Amino acid sequence: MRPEIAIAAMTEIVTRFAPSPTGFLHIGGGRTALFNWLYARGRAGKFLLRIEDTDRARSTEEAIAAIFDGLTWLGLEWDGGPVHQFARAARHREVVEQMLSSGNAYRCYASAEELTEMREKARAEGRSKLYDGRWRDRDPADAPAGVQPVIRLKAPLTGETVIEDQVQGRVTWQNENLDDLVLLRSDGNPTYMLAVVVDDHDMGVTHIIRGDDHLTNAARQKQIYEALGWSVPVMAHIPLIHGPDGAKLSKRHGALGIEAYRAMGYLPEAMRNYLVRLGWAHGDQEIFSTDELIKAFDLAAIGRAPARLDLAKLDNLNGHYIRQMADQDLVTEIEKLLPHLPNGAELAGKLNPALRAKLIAAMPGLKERAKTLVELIESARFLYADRPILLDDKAKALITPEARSLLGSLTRDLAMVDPWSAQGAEAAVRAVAERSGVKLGAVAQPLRAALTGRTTSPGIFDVLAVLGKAESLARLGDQAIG
RNA sequence: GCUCCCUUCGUCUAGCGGCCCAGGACGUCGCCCUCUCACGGCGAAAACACCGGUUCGAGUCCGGUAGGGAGCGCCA
Repeated sequence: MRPEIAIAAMTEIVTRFAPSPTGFLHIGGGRTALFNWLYARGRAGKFLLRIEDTDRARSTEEAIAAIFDGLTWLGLEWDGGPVHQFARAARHREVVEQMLSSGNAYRCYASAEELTEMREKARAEGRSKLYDGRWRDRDPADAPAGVQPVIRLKAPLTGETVIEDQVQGRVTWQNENLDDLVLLRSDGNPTYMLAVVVDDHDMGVTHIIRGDDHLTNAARQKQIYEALGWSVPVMAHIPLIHGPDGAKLSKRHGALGIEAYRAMGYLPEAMRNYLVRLGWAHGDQEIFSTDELIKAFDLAAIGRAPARLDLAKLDNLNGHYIRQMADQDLVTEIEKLLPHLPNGAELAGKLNPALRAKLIAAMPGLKERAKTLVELIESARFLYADRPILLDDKAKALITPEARSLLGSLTRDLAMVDPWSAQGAEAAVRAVAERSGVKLGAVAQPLRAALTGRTTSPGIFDVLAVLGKAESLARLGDQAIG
């Protein structure tokens, strides 16, 4: 805790998100980015982005674009241009040279076969150290001809390496269990372990917040920092997100790109709220505005156990944010979402100013019935469906012969409503029910079926009002007799 | 196998030795509201993994057991 306070007092907080562009930005990565972003924004710090693209074979432009898009959609803007790790290879080599001349690193000529042998031996003997250090103190003159060496860290043999992790607490490794890791490959390219340390240092990163899967790496990286005489950033290793079954996230459940969640109709603010509460809590508070999050977020309150993904809770949160969003904004969100939907073209093609106005007018009734934007679009279908309206099976069942004649009376009474309004329509519908000696529901349900093709919808008087007199009467006429 | 980490309702969690026969939220179930479905309101069922210690007192501290996870590459 002390070092953190000292650093905060002298320098600004710098966090970073450092994904490797070998696939989409998944939900766990999104949360890691969110935590880094929140931590920096809450402390007037900087949030940097670094693309770890040193694996040339697996890094793709599409994946880089997906990371940018995903972060942007989530609303996590980063400071400065993104750093591409591969572009810094020369700097990484320079640092290794420095370590070589200071005696903190050495050339190792062990062959792949030797390495395998060592590994098998170590495993058989139940030791954790895989490399036996055979070139550590050997005379370079012994180097076999024609072999390109790797460069290894001359790690301490005794003592312990300790990480004061902000989430996991104090974690200790015995140095005798940590072997001399490779810093530079025989082809002259830096390893991940080295590149991360050099980049974080050069970028001025003060706080490393990342997934739990890096916790063991932290020990080895600390050894590199110490060999270099650099100060070690504050570390916070956050637990991973698991699937609903408690197992590691796989393609089957949540390991979808963040893009997939957008296409499912989730709002970025709901996503942020959900993600932040997965493993972090602030008393009993469930709903947070972005400003509240920035103010309240802290590393100390992050839990240590992995959390399971629960889409039902995300749905609930999303419904909350949909309900509280302004009607026009909701329609704007729908417009932005349509290009990302496989069947978004139908509505997109019809979305003229008149329909847009209808959508906005219908939003108060629609938004409290939808958990996602996709549901919202679907439940608004009656507004943009062509006549004659297609009835689903349950709606068809409501259109009995008796219902048809009720619809007939309704058509006549509604035709006299002037001016057209929800209140006027309501009076007419109630009058028909009373006159026919049936309950309101007996009239309202067939009416709903005729107007929307469904058995559920917003309040039927609002539906009448939004649809307008002419369209309402026309749809009624399609189903009525008499 | 080795190293490291984790363990409160089905799920996310509050709890930092007495305020806890454990609180909130989602989900589930019931009731109310009601033209349907929702929303909203009210209520219910539902958890401290296990075993030992420390202590006047443990969900909270310590040890062990069991279960789960991550990492162990010239991948990142």
